[in-house]
Amino acid sequence: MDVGNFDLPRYLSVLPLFTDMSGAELQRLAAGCQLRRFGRDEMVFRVGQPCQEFHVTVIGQVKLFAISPSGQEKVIELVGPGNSFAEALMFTNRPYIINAQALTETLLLTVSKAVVLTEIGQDPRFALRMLAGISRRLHGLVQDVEGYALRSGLQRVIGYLLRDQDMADGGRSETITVSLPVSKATIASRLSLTPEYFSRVLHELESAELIEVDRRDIRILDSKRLAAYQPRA
Amino acid sequence: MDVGNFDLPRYLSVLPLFTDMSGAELQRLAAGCQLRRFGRDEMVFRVGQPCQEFHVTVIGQVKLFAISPSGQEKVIELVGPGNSFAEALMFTNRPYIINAQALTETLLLTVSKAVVLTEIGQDPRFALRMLAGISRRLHGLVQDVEGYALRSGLQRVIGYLLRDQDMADGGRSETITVSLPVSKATIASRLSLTPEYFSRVLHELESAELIEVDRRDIRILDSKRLAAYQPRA
DNA sequence: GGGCAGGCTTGACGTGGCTCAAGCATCGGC
DNA sequence: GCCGATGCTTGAGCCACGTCAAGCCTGCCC
Repeated sequence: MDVGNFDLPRYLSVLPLFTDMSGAELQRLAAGCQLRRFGRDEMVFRVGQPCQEFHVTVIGQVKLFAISPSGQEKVIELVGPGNSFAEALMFTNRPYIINAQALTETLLLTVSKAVVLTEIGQDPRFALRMLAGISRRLHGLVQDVEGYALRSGLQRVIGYLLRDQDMADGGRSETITVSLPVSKATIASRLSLTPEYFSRVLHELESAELIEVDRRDIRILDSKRLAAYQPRA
Repeated sequence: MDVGNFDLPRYLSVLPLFTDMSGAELQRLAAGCQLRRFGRDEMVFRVGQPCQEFHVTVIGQVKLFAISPSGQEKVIELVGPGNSFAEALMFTNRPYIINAQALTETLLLTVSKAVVLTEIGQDPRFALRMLAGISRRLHGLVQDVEGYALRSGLQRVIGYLLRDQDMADGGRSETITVSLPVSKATIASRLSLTPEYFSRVLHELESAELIEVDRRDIRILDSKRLAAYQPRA
């Protein structure tokens, strides 16, 4: 992971949040950013710490999670390359309400609150993009809540495996491979399941010949049938 | 519910979202608003409809909810007087992803997307307030997700009953009364419980002499003990 | 290549919360 | 003042999912 000559303005311009920005604006932004490397399991921030910035995962995987009084952990979100997190916290003037931890060697771009506020004052289109970004996140959380309340564990797993498939075309029979970006236990927590139960669900799908599991690679044999699957009565 | 001479600009100025706005701005905003009355059980909007506005509950109660393929319903949020909803949807340019329904006679203030976008272009401070509002909502949803995953049904009920108590002072022994704004079944769904189980939980708390239930009024006898309560082993 | 650690699976068992089906109270309408 | 609708409670039984405790791979390090 060589970071020496990382072209910050250029990288910024690729992010959805910063498209259409002028060179000067990108320069200003870049000035308020820093690149930081995190080792596996290193904490990015913790509940209660003041929030003066938001973050973009450039390389690696970051886990956002909560911890119960009894020490149990719930993964709220996994953030991979090109995605940002903790934008919303900046605007509430409150400390972080969740924890963030690198799951692998990770390169993080940190954007200071100050430069974001300046840019919002300068360019309403930037404010709109910020609003759109946070709204999309909220949208996603609403769907998570729906899923936790209305769908069984099995259905949530299926939904996760098919999250990037559009289902529109008739190409049902082509087999796609989904590679889990992190450990199964982490995915399980993201889906609000125990690792044990997640394992059993995968095996059920496997013995129904809908998927094949090889370590972290899951081959989806028939998306259409998988989407429609219900356990035998 | 007399609406005839409702002073719209004045009412707007009271909402957190629109504080510090000049008379002229308030006039502009008011022009893009409409007041509407809804009868009990009347739908405000449904999943899939295009979203061209956001809403403020002036009087009454609105239920935001999702429905599963099998018809089961999950209440995502209850919105009472002075609170707004569906702001986030405006910025994603997507149709509504949840349903909204009036639970009682309700007076709703509807603010058009157009006037909001104009105002954001005009005043960055307004954009910031919009961001803060949506961020607070996101914050709340994150806490809900945490609660669903990490707390038992009993704990969620206790949390709901104590949501407005600050717990800081030593005034533990004073009894407060919480009045449920809507039916118990609706609250139960909000907490992701069945009505039956919600009823049993309330009875458990009652027989532990922590609360007294009289229809929709719940008297909290000892907040401190209630907050610390755990069922007997 | 041996051994240990982390990640995953497997089995046996337990349980929180859901379902189904009655019963009961309250209230508004005629 | 009765009558149905609506909302709530209660009991009995059940199941999806969790817990606990071994066991088993697969690297990886010496």
